[in-house]
Amino acid sequence: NIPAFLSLGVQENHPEPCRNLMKTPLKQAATSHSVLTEIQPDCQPLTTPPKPKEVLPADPWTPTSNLKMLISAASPEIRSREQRRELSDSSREVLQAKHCLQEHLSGDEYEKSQPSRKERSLGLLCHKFLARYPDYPSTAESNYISLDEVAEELNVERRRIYDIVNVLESLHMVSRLAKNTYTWHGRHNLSKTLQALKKVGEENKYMQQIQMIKKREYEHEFEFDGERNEEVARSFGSHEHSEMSFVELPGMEFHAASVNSRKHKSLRVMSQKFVMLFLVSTPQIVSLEVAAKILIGEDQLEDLDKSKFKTKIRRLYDIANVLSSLELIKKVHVTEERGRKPAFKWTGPEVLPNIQDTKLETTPTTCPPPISESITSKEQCSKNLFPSRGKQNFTRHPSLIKLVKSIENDRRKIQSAPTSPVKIIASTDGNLSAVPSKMAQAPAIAKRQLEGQSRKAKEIKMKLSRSALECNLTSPEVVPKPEASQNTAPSQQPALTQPLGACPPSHTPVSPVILPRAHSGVSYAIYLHPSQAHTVTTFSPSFMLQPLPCANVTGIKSINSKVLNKITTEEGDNQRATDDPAKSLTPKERPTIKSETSSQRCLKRSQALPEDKLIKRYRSDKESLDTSLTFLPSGYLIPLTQCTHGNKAGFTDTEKAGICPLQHTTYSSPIAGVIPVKTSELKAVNIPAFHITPLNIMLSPTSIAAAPVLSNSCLNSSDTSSAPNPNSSVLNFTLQHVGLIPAGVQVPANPVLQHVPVSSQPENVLHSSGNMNLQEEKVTKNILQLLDSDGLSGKHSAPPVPKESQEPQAATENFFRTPGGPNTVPSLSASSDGTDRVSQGTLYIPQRKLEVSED
DNA sequence: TGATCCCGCCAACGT
DNA sequence: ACGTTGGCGGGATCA
Repeated sequence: NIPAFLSLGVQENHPEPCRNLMKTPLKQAATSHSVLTEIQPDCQPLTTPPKPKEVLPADPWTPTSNLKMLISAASPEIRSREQRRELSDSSREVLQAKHCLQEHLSGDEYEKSQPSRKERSLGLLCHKFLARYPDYPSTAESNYISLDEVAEELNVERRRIYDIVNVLESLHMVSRLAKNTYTWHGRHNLSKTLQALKKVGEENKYMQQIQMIKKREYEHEFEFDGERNEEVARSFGSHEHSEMSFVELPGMEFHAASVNSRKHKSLRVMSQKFVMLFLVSTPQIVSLEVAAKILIGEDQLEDLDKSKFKTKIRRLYDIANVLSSLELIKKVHVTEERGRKPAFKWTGPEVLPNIQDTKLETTPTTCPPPISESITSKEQCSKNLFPSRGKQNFTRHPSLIKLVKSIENDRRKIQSAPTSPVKIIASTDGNLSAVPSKMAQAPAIAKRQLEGQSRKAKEIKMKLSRSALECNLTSPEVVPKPEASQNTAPSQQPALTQPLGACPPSHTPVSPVILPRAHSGVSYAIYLHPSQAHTVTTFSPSFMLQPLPCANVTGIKSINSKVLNKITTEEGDNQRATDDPAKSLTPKERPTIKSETSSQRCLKRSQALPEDKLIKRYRSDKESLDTSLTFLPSGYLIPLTQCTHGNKAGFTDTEKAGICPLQHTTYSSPIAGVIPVKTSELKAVNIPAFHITPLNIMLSPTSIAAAPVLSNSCLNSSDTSSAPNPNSSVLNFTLQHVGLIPAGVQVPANPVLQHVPVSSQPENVLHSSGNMNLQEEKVTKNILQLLDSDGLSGKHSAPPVPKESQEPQAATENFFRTPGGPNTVPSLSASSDGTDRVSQGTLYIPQRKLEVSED
């Protein structure tokens, strides 16, 4: 609402800082305390008169609002954490203010000559650092970052700046432009980066690794052990991913040899891996210990060199501090029998599959109107990649990109960068290509429109560059949906491709294809077979409902399957997100939200902040029911993200949240990604969510479920062409899904994951159907049933999902066929032949009670 | 104490 | 040879 004018005002306020970074006078004035001062003008003048400087151009907040925020932040109750989330843009300021206040409150003399260690912390430093740049820099401003300058202004040694910059680099929030100079990209690339990281994480089987580590832990604890550990370790090591290195976004790769040389172990890589862990694990909580082990383990599995471990932990703290400042994670503690372990919880945007990838944009023609019109988050991300520093007046047009490049080159030369800035290359890249900055000044809306218009050109560009990227990102395609999906008989589809026959043969990497349904407004997601084995992603992340049983979070220790994990998050103060859906969005984005229907909002909310909100909900439920072991059997709806339908307004959300706005209230069960649910039905619907991994399928955490286990052969067979026919289990599964059959059990095919994913993740519960016991019983039954039947699984859903009867089936089918890329091949080949999936022995690893608490 | 993690030495690189 | 990067781990702080 405030958008245009506010932002303008803001810009006016601090144009200087942003601009002439190279040699700004600010230095002195702003020096050491600049950040604090600015941030908390109201707090009290520790330092100098508050400066509006830090206000981000994009930041819609008015000084007043900031004040409010500060005040609220000051409240003792409100601790540092999620507030930021909602106040995304201003979060930093709030945080700082908070810190400030807290400090003040706690210690009278907050200002000591020698700042306490805390005050010198990397986290605070990072806040200061971030405060200097807008989350979403406009192309018009100069986004240079001079390390020297920053170091000076922030009053720290440059070494520290490197620490920050390195992790920011890992997220592509900055990129090295030249020696001593970086370019600030802000969060424009964030969602894309996260998607990429998630994908890589999946490819690396981090989830399994996590499980393995936990399992090992567990075994050790009980002396179970012995060989099994070794075995596990071995299998683990066997498929060792050859040391993955820095994940680059197309167009932003490192070119510096020096950088490359250290690429593998750098803080950057570590940071990326760390992030990946969050993205692939279900409760998105990762303990330092596990993270360290995995990061170390990648090379050497078994020798837990103590010092090495220690060093790793140290580094992880460094990274975590920065990520925390970015509000991507927050510190929590997981408590288990063993004790409290430091861990971090992902609080960043949910990373959905890149449903609307470049391809979509590239093929506007094929897409229905709505689709073509939508602006994907990616697009947004790509904007501003081409910041015109210094030359802000230069109007960029796609056709002028080259010119820009040359300019960039010149600039580089001038800078005498050791390495060439890659940025330009990025411009070439479709995804990252910048949009003409011409609109930078225009009102947001106008801007969007313009962008939309210019999209075509961009798309073309992207297309060209696309091939290069191909390997990294999955690009889902949107295809006009062929009416009701004629479910191809369960028989079997020849190739895994085009399950529904409706889909055009796509060569796209396997990703869900969204078929917009004009009539019903319901969309279907279909997985296409990836033509490129290499592209890897077997399924779209969006469908990955990660369910990993709680095991993910902490070690899986208790053997008693009955024990459900209990995750408690102390977030008494975080409710805001829950209260106001809009809060989770950037102020900037709020206006957009308005247009949404309330129901949409709900959905969005759940989607966007599933964890916190749900947790909260969970808690309340818990309280009211007084059920400590609540196990809400309901699944959560997973919106079929189809940004395409949405109106432009919705995009913004995406941008920040990294989530596709679900426009159109189309939600589908993650299961097959095919069950269409209308928003209106939402409340009544309880769709079980699953998580599909190449190795297994799990139900959503919330649901007690039985995940159908696909034989590995099925899923991972390197043989892409042969798709196993759905078997009876499929049917079973379908039935369950439809609600005919009660909750199911998961029969793990994966050795590593041999446990029933009983998930207790409260967070995902949208609706709690009161009766747990019933559910449990059912589950049990199912389990038994499944076990003896065939490893099939069912899933449960409390209230049957209203949907067309046939669809489920089709969906199911697709679902099964889907995962098939060679790359998908599970590392654990032991059970790959699928014959023994059930027989393999299902080890139920009950989760131990787990408590997650904030500090 | 154990959890954090600041600090800055010094090696690897680039120029 | 000198400046930039940034791995690394001692040991100070914090809780």
